[in-house]
Amino acid sequence: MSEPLDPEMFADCSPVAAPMRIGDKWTAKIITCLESGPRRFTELRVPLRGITPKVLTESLRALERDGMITRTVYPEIPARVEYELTPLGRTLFEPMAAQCAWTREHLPELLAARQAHESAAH
Amino acid sequence: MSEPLDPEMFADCSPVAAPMRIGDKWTAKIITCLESGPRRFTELRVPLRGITPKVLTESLRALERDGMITRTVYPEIPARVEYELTPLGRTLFEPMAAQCAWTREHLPELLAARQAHESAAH
DNA sequence: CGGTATCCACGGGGATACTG
DNA sequence: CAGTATCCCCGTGGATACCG
Repeated sequence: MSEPLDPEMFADCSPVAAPMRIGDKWTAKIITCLESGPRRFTELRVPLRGITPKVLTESLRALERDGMITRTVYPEIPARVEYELTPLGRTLFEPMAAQCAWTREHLPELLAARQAHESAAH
Repeated sequence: MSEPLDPEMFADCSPVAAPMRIGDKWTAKIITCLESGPRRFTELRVPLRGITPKVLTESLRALERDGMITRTVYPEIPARVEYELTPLGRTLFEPMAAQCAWTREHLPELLAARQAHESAAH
């Protein structure tokens, strides 16, 4: 119960344990948008209200590098580009669902605690 | 499969769906440190290599505001302060475990994809 | 011991304009 | 259509020093 904390607890997980940018502002939303099938660049920009092309490109490239999505260019005119989740990318839905479940179940408690704290500080 | 994306998909979840700073640099580690029982400020600083007192204080205060931990001051000399997870705080272990499970299972694939990408870009 | 007070660096993200 | 190219803001987190 009260043994001292291991000083090396997090020694190895610094650079590698959080290599995915799932905690950033856009990635989880992008993954969600791709759940129902391949999507085009401009198509993604619609629900992703106000994301700039630069940021969307960066996010997609990062996901591609990590093997989460594929980028396919169809040689038409004008060119069509489609982004699609890989099987690996689809495994992200599990932890994402856990996050959503937590929020669904416990967000009211969190908000209540925040309210109570605000009142106490009056 | 290819119906247009709902433009309002994320309309309501912007400010409230990610109210927890679990994705930040330190919070998940702090929660982990508190799993085995209450801990003191200085005690937490040991495994949290290089966290500054300012940042640790900010993180703890945020968790306290959200009802995840309690802060108890014992009127001794010198004063002793203990941080402890609330029942609500303990519910965070579920989504955190899902994250860890994902990393354990899929990190090698991610790393391999990254390697392959690096080679391809030569 | 358990913080606070300042100051500062960095990088994610945004705004805007332009292009093959 | 699917991006690039610049420039810029701001918030997280770090460094350092000091305090009740």
